[in-house]
Amino acid sequence: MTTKKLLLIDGNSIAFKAFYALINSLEKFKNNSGLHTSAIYGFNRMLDKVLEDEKPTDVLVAFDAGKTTFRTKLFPEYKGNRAKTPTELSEQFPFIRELVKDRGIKSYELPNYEADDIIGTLAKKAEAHGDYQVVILTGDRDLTQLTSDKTTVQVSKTGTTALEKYTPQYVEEKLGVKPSQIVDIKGLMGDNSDHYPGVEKVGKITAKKLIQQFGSIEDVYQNIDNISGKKLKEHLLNDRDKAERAKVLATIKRDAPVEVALDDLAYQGDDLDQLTNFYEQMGFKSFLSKLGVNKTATAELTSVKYQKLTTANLTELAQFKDEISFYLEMDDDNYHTANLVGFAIGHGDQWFVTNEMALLTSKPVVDILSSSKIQKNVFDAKRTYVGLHRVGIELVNVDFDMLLVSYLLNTTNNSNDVGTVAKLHGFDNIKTDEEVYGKGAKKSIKPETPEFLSHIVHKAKAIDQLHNEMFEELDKHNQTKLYRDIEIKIAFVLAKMEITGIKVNPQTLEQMGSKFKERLAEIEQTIFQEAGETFNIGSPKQLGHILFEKMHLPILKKTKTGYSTSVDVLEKLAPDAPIVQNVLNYRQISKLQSTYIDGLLKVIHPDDSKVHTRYLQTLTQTGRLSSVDPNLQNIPIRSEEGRLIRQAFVPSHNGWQIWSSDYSQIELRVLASITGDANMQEAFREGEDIHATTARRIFGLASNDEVTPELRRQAKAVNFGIVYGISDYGLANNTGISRKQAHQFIKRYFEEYPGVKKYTEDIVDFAKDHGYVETIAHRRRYLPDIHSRNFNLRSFAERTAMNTPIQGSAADIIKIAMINMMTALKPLKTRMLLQVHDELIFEVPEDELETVKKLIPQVMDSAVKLAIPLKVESHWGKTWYDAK
DNA sequence: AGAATCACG
DNA sequence: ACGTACGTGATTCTA
Repeated sequence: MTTKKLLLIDGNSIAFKAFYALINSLEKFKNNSGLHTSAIYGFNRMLDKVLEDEKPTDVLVAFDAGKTTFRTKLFPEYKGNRAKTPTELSEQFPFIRELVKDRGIKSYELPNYEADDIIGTLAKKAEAHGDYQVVILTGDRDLTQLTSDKTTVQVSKTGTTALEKYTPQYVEEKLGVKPSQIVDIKGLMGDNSDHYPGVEKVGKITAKKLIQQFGSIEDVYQNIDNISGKKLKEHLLNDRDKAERAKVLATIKRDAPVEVALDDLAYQGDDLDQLTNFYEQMGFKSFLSKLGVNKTATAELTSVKYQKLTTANLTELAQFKDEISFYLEMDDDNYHTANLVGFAIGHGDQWFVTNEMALLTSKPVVDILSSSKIQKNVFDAKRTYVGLHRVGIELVNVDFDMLLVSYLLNTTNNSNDVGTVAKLHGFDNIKTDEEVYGKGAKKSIKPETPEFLSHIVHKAKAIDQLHNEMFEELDKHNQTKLYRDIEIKIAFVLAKMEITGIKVNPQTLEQMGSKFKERLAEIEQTIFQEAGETFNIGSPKQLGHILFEKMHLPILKKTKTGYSTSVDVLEKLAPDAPIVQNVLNYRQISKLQSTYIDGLLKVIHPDDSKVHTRYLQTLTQTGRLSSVDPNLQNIPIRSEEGRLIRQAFVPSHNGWQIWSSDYSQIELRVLASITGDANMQEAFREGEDIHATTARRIFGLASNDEVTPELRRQAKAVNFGIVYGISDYGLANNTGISRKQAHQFIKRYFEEYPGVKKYTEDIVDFAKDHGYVETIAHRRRYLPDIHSRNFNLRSFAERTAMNTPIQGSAADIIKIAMINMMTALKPLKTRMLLQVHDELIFEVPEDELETVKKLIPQVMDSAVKLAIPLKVESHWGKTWYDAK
C-alpha cells in the first residue's frame, strides 16, 4: 500500500511547451518592467492543474543544468541542430525558478545531466522505496520509457492544459511495445529532433516490427540471420554502432549522482507572501485572485456616479473635509499655455465634474484646493500646480501624485496618461486620452459632451481608488522616503522655477541671427563652388552623393540608409578636401540658427520676455530631469560661437546678476563613495585633480612626474568610460586609441582602483538577482535584459547596471539640494531659475551677492553626506555667458 | 514616423 | 564570436 505520491516535473520541457502554446499572444504577456511572462504564466497554469488533479505529497521540478552533458561527450552533435532558445523565453527561466520556490516546491539541476536523468533516477529510488506512487509531468514523449506499475507519465499536449497519461497498458496499446522497449525502437530509428542517427532506412514501422519480433536491439543482432530482406539486413549490419549508440543516448539514466533525497521533496504548499509579491510583479491578476488576495477586485473601477457641478450644487463640496481627488484637464501638454477645459473633484462615491471654468475659482473649490487640512490626490502635481497658479489658486497639501508614484515604482513603462497608468496598476476599464480625444492632427477635445465629463471624472476616480494600493507598493519598494522627502517636494520647487522663468533678450538673438544668416550665405556659396553644383547641404543624402560619389572621398562609416556624414567622419576627411571643413562650419552655424536663435525666439513670451521651460520629472530612466519647450539643458557652451547664445539669457531686473553653481566631478565622487574604493576616495579627500591622479596611476608615473595634457585627456576618457560601464571597444572607439591599448588602460585602472572593479562585478550580480538596480535614495531601474541571451541587449543592461546608480545618485543629490535651496532662499530676493543636471542657475540682486556666495555652495555641498566631500564651484556675471 | 545629426550633462 | 560607451531634446530630411 503506497502512502506517498511523488510528482516529478520536467521544468525545461514544460516551460518550452507553455511558451510555444502562447507564442501568438507573446506580446500580451508582459509585465510592468517589460519582461515577457507567457511561459511563467503557462507553467503556473500547468502546476495548478497537476497539483489539483494529483494532490501529490512530494514534488520536485528538475531543470537542465546546461548544454554539455554526458550525452554530448558521447556524441558531440547531440541536440546539435537545436535552434537557440529565444530571448523571450530564456529571460523567463529565472522567474520560473522563483515561481517554483514560492509555490513551496523544490527544484534541482545537476551538471552533466538532463532533467530526464534526474527524474529517472528519483523515480527509480521512489519505486525501490515501496511507499511511493510516482507521477511524471513532461512535454517530452521520451520520458514514457519510465512508465511502470508504480509510475505514470503525463505528457502535456501542445496548446492546451490537457494531458496524455501513459500507463504500461497505454504504452502497449499506443506503441505496441513495452515501456522498456521504447529505447530499442529509438535506437534503431534514431532521433531527428535530438540530432542522432539510427539505422539507415529504418523508421518507426520497421523498428517497431523488429522489436516486437525479437525483443531488443541486442536480440535483433543475435538473430540477424533470421531477418528477411537483404537490404534491411545490410543496413542493420552497417549501422550497428549507430544503433547501439542511439540506444544509449535515448536511455534515461537511472543512477545519476543526484544529491537530493526523497525525504527532501515534501510539498510545502504556497508561500503566500512571496507568491503574492511574485504575482504582483508579474501582473498575474487571475492567479492573485485565486490566492484570495483579491487586491485588484477592490481596485476595479465600476460605473462612476457623478453630478455635473453647477452654481446650484457648489455648496455640496463642503462635505469634503479630509481628502479629495482632483483632476484638471487641459487641451495641450504645455500647461503654461494650454487652455483649462474642465475639472473633476470628489472622493469615494461622491463626484462632481464640469467644463465651466468659472467654477474653478469659486470659493468652495478654492477653499478645498488651497486648504492645508484637506489632502489632495492628483495626477501630475507640478502640472496641476502650474495650471491652478495661472488662475490665482495655490494648490496646497498634495499627498498622492499618481504619476510620480507610478514613475518611482517603475520607470520603464511610465506614461503621462491617467488611463495608461491606471491600466498598469490593474484598472482595465478606463480609457486613455488618445481613445477619447484622438491623436495628432485629429485630436479634439469637446468639453461640452457627456463623454468628456465622464472621462475626466473617471480619471479622478482612478486616482482616488489607486491611491492606497500604490502607496503600499511604494512602501514595499522602500521608496516612501524617496517620494515624500524628494519627489513630491521637488515637483513644487520645479513648478515655481518654471513659473519664474528666465529672461531672454530677443534683440541679442536677432542680432546674432542676422550675422549667422550672412555667414551661412557666404559658406553656402563657397560649398557650391567647391562642389561644382548647388544642392541641399542639410540633406545627408545629397551631401553624401557629393562627397563620396562625385568627389570620391573615402567612405569611413555607413548608416542604415547610406553614407554617414557625421562630425567624427567629416573631421577625419577635412584634410582631404576644403569643402569638408566648410560643411562642418555650415552645419554648426545652421544648428545654432535653427535650434537656438529661431527656436528660442519662438518660445519667448512677449509679455514678460521670458522663457518658461517644462521639466519632465517622470521621463528619464535614471532620475534625472529633462527639459522641453524649450530645452534649457542643452544651451551651447563647448564652442565659443555657440556659447555666445548665453549672452541673451539675462536677469529679469536691472543690475541683477546671473549666478551659476555646479558640482565638480559629482559622478566620480559618487562613484568613489559607493564603490568604497580607498584610492579614489583618497584622491578626492586630498583635493587632487582626479584625472591627473588617474593618469599617474594607470600610466605608472612617479609622483613628481609631470602629467602631460595628452595623458590627462586619456585618463579623463577612461574615468568617463568607467562611469558609463566601460568596454575596451567602446573606449577605443571614443578616444581613437587601439582596442588593445584600451584594454590595457582598463586593466590598469581596475588594478589601481580595485574597489571600482569589485563594484562593477557586484552591481551586475545584484541586477541579475533582483532584476533592478538602485540609487542612494532607492530610486529603482528595472533591467529585464540582464538575462538576455542576446549579447547586445545583455551587455547594454550590464553597462546600465553600472551607470544608473552613479548617474541616478547624482540626480538624487542635486534634487535634495534644490529642495533645501528653495527653503534657504525664502528670506531673499534671489531666485533659482534653472537646473542643468549638476548645475544650478540663479538670478541675484547686487545686494545679496555676498550672502549667496556662501549660502548657495553651502546648501549644495551639504545636501547629502557621502564618504568624501562634495565640491561646488560658482561663477556669476551680467549674463549667463558671463557667469563663467 | 523614423533616421540622422548635433546641442548639453 | 558576438559588436557598444551613459542620460537627454530639437531640427531637418526622407520615406
